[in-house]
Amino acid sequence: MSLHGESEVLLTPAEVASLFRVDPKTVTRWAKAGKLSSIRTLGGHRRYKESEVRALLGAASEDATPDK
Amino acid sequence: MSLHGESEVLLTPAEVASLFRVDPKTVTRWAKAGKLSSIRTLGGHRRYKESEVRALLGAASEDATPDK
DNA sequence: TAGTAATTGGGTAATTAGGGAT
DNA sequence: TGTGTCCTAATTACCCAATTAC
Repeated sequence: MSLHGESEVLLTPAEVASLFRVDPKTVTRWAKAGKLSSIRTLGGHRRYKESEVRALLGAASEDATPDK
Repeated sequence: MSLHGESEVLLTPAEVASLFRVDPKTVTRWAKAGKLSSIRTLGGHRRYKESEVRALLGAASEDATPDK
């Protein structure tokens, strides 16, 4: 493992909000509620792991079977 | 700030309902019935794929077969 | 250093989910 | 069978001003 570690891609609140089609502030609430892990910048702004976000997005609960 | 890769454009229940001229509750029923796939926010609200909605809207079939 | 966009808080409206009766 | 409506609780969206990112 390098010093840089695994290149963990981080997303901004606006990017996560765009993916879920919600308000950025809603993403903040998810982080506060512990539903989504967040990393803090030194200034206090939140960043989110892309892998985690993608995983949650992929968990599209569908009643129907896509059949594909 | 383009995120890489494919990102689905999602629609809110109200938007889908407006497009179909139905009550949002009806859209929810379609999702529960498996007629429409849905993605859930972490709070449980549904989001719908625009591409799928557009496809359904464009699938204007008629009672009288337009011989095509 | 300055300038613009984004994020952070709180507060308060607006939507949505879910069940049930029609 | 399908849709619109009523109800309550939960979730989300928009408002502001101050701080942070780049």
